[in-house]
Amino acid sequence: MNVMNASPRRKELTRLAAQLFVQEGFDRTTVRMLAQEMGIKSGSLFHHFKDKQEILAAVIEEGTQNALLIARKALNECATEPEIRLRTMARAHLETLFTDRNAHVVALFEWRRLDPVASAHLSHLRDAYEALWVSVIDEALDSGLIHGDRFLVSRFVLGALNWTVRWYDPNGSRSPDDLADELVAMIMPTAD
Amino acid sequence: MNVMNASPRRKELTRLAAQLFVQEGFDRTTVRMLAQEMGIKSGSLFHHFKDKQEILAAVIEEGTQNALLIARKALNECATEPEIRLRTMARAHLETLFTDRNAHVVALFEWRRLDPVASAHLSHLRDAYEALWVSVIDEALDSGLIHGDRFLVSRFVLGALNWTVRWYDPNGSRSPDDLADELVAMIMPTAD
DNA sequence: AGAGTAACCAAGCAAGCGCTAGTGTAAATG
DNA sequence: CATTTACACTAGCGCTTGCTTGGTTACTCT
Repeated sequence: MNVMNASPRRKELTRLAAQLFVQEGFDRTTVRMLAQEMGIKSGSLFHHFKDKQEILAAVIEEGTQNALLIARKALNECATEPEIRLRTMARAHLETLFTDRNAHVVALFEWRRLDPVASAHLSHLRDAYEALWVSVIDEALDSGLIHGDRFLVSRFVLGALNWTVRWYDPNGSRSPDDLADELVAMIMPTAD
Repeated sequence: MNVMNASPRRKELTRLAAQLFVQEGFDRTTVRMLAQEMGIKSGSLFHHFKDKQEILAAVIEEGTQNALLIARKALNECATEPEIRLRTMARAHLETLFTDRNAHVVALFEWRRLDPVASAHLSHLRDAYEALWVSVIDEALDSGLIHGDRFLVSRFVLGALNWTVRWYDPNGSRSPDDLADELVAMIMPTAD
């Protein structure tokens, strides 16, 4: 097997695995289902990954890293007004959840399935992403745009955003950006 | 086996099952684990439930019904001001999530594991609970307490509340009621 | 041409899974 | 007293699971 490499084939397989994990959940996804989706036999899977666990870890790492990258890029490119930065973060978050990036969904909803070692190894990524949120929330708090406890606010906002996966219909009338704007408007006293 | 009855023994077993489902997730919880926790052998389980599925259905039914009951009772006993009613709903929701009522957590996080028949049979309970939320949100909107789309607001609020199970520490410094109040304050322009 | 390597397959093992069949037993019921 | 009912047990069946083994193919690089 390839020792923790990042071959293009493995990248592709990780993407397919993410899709299945979102559809069925990690536990219900068998190695045979994964293999079939990838067009290979189940045994061949273990040439690319040593474990089913390692597949999950790969998906989650990709998902979190991607979310982090997109958020950082979006923040770098946007204005400095706290309100705009808040909106930007919310939009970026929903973008990673809905636009063909199942990996972030897996990262959020299947994190508990990681074994302790992998979880410890990946937690710094998640922490970095959360820190980004807290900093944006802090700016909004300092400027008086919103009010409340910094940790509580960021967790409530993230919770509201993450839960959209459960009910949002991409074919509906509302766009992800729309959702993000509505959420930000909801927690801002001045908007309407 | 008992045909869909509600014997006290079955109630007790359902409570224990809920606890395990929260700890391990439905898929990872084996009938042998359930049996051991209940102090019986795995075969004896199927005297009370015809299926592993039926155990899940029983837990979810109990959880949703309980949440509905508690919310209705709380609303009946509280004042008519929209702000107070909102706070009451949020508190009731967190109460069912944290105070030894694992069933509601299972109802929220393992709903997808229900087979279509059971899901259809129980969905009216969930709808009734959601309707309760929408009505309270509507009152708050009509009175100008908050602003936004009724469905979006209720779903954002529920999302924020449900996600608390992922990070809330019951042994921490904040009480569930505390959380509820902070969330309501966050979405209200006038509060501080 | 020969060596090395990445990707795959066929076959199957050991363990664990949900669930069943048949039996025992003590308490409730006629 | 005879019968039913509720609850538990033992034993194991049939199947699926994650994963291994040993070997084959196709491609690249010297």
